[in-house]
Amino acid sequence: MEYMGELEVEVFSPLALSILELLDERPMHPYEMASTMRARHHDEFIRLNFGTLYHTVDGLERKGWILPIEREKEGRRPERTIYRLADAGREALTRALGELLRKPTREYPQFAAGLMFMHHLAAADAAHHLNQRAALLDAQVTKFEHVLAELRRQGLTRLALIEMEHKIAMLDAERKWVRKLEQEIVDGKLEWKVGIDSGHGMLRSSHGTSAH
Amino acid sequence: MEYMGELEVEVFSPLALSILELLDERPMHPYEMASTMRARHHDEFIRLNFGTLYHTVDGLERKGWILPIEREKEGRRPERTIYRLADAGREALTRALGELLRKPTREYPQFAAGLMFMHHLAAADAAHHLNQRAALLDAQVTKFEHVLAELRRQGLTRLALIEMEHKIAMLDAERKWVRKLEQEIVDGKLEWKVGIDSGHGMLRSSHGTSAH
DNA sequence: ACCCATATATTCCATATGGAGTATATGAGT
DNA sequence: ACTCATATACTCCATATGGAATATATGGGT
Repeated sequence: MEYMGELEVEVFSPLALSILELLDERPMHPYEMASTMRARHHDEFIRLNFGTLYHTVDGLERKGWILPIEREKEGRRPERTIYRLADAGREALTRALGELLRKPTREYPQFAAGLMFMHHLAAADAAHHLNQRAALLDAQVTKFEHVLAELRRQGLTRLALIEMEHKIAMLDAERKWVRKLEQEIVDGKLEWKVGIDSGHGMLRSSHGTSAH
Repeated sequence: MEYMGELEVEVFSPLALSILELLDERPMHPYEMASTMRARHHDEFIRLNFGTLYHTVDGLERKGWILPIEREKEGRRPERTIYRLADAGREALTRALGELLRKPTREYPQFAAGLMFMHHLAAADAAHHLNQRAALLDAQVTKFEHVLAELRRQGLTRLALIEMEHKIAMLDAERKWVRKLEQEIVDGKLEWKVGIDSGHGMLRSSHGTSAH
């Protein structure tokens, strides 16, 4: 069973979506896209760096979703290419947006990996780490709430900032879950053993009886 | 201001942590690590593929955290290298685990990108997408709850499966948030405009009056 | 007039990632 | 006995990603 043909897997990275969205507003060159994204705090939610940006722009051009309309050369500065959104790109944007909203994608949060192997630590150490995490999550929630309030004051509507509300809600949910787990450990309600054959040795505690 | 020197940035990928954890249990060759991770459903939480696995193992060996102890050659099958955990690796494992548990890392969930540009769609379309998302999240929660129940029945403790509880809690939190947002849109409580200068054109609705 | 920090605009390159490819062994079915 | 799917155990390569490097322009201070 051989693979052949060019079935263009129709994958949209969040960055590609962002590019299409910016060009829907007005024609731009890549550097301006980056500046605009930063000005709008969009780089908090979408991974942004120059290598990937220019590469993604090239890809979108090859698909015919965006078109170069101008190669400006002000003075002797580096030449810049201004792109505009093609009709096909506008359709792609709508489709991509629908998919991102509809389909939950598998994500791999780092914290899950920490939890998976938490049993390697002594219960008291684990509880201590979780306590610190909850505090840091608290600080993040506060920070985002301030940013959100400030942007609302500048006249942006809830709709324009809905991803911030989502971020805050998710951070808060994790914070609550972490606090609850910490409490269960401290209270000894979470039995500190793994069961069946997984007889891993427990790693030594970071504080306390390390001498032997 | 030049950069020089070799400041080994002490970065642990979740996969590296997983490798150290497996070797803490017993010596293994990389292929067996992959099989074991799959058998334990760890690949649901940690990105796993062969290219990265072998590459990461090499990196850990270069750091002196794991050591090759045997190069078996059964029959004429491909030679396999069995590794064991070094003392330095055991320490690295404890450190990495602590960091993962303590420090929230910046993640870039795809859904955030969808939300950021949701205002490009008609309110009714957006609500429809969110409704579908909530249903899919529901299905995922149910699936994970079944897997969790099955593994508990096999004798694994809560501690050994705590990452599943976390996953379920996070999916559930998102599901509730999505349902609430959907309701606000349907009820017209979420004002459908973005404010200030961001006058983006609204894309056409996927169903309904597309003729003009 | 000159210096330097910052902004503008992109290119380049080393490394990371994902997945297909290679090669042999095993076991189930006909 | 023979075939074929699957398991074992990597290796290779194309593409993606992140960030440094390059090169010029601008504006404020001395």
